[in-house]
Amino acid sequence: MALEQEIKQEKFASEHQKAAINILFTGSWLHTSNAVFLKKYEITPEQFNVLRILRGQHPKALMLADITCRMIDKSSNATRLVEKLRQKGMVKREICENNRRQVDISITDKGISLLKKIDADGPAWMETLKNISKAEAQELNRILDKLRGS
Amino acid sequence: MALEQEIKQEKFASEHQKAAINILFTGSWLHTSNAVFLKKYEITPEQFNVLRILRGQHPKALMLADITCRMIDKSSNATRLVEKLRQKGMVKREICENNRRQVDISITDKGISLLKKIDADGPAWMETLKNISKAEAQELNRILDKLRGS
DNA sequence: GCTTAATTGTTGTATTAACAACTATTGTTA
DNA sequence: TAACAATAGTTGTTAATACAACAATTAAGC
Repeated sequence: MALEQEIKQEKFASEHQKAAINILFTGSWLHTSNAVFLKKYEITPEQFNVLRILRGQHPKALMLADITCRMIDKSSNATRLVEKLRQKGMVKREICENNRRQVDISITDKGISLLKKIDADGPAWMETLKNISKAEAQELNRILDKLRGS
Repeated sequence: MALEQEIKQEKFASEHQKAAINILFTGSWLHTSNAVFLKKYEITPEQFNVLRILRGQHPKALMLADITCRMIDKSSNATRLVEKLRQKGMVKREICENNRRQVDISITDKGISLLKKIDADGPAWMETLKNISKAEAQELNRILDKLRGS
C-alpha cells in the first residue's frame, strides 16, 4: 500500500521528506516482521544478527568491537547481547591471552545449528520481499547507499 | 558508503536480502540522526511525529487510536507518548462527552510554536537527504511502497 | 432489559535502548 | 620507569519498547 494510506497522510512537504518517512516506516515494518518470525526460535533480530556475524567468521573468533562495527543497529550494547547468547549456549567467550583487555567471541555448534534451522525457513521468510524484482532491489540498494552519502 | 563497507560484509545471499538489511541499516541510521537533531528541543523522534500528526488536524482533535494508526512506529505506546507531551504542555487531553471511552487529543499553542522552531531548522536537517535527486527519491518511494506489497 | 460482544484506552512487567561513567590493561614518551 | 594517554569492555541508570492483561464504556442480539 502507498505510504499515504499506511499512515493516512495525504501529502508531504517534499519527495525527499516522504522518502525519509518511508524508510523509517518500512524499516520499522521489516524489523517487526523479523521479530515475529524469529520469536519461535526465541531470539531477537539483534541476537540473530550477531549470530550471523559470528558465523561469517567461523571458526575464527571476533572481539566485541568487531561485532559492534558489523552490527546493523550500532546502538544496542554488544556486551549484553553476547551475554544473552552465551546464556543460551549459542556463543563462547574467552579472554584473549595476548591482549587481556580483549574478549574473543565465537559461535558454538549449537549456535550454528540454530542458524541452520532458521535458514531452512528462509524461503518462507523471504516471500515478504518478493514483491519487488531483482532489478528493483538493486536500484533500491544503489539509492540507499547514495543517500547515506560519503 | 556502500553497505558492504558500512557493516564489513563482502557479500550477501541475494540482492533481496541485501535490500532488507540496507533498509534496516538506513532506517536505524536515519532514526539516530533524527534523535540527535531533536535532542536540543528535548523531544524524541516519536514525540515529534505525534506532534506533527496533531498539527496536521489542528484545530481538530484526534482520538488515541487515530494517532496510533498514523504513527511511523506502531509499536510505541500512544497513551504514554501523549502523556509525556502533556506534561510538557505540548498537547491537551479531553475525555469525549459523546463517547466517554474515547480521549480527544489536540496540539496546544506551545506545541505549534515548538514545531515552528524546528521547521526553521528544517533546511539544515534536510541536507542529509540531499545526496539523492528528486527523481531518485520518487523511485525510492515507489520501490518501498511496492515492497510492502498489498 | 439483560447478557454478551466490541470498542477504546490504561496499566503492569520484563526486556531493550541510549548514553555516560567507570575499570582494567596496554602503549607512549619524557 | 613513572606518568599519562589510548584501547577494550563493563556497568549503572533512565527511559522506551514489546506485549499481554485489565478496566470502562458502548453497541447488539435475544
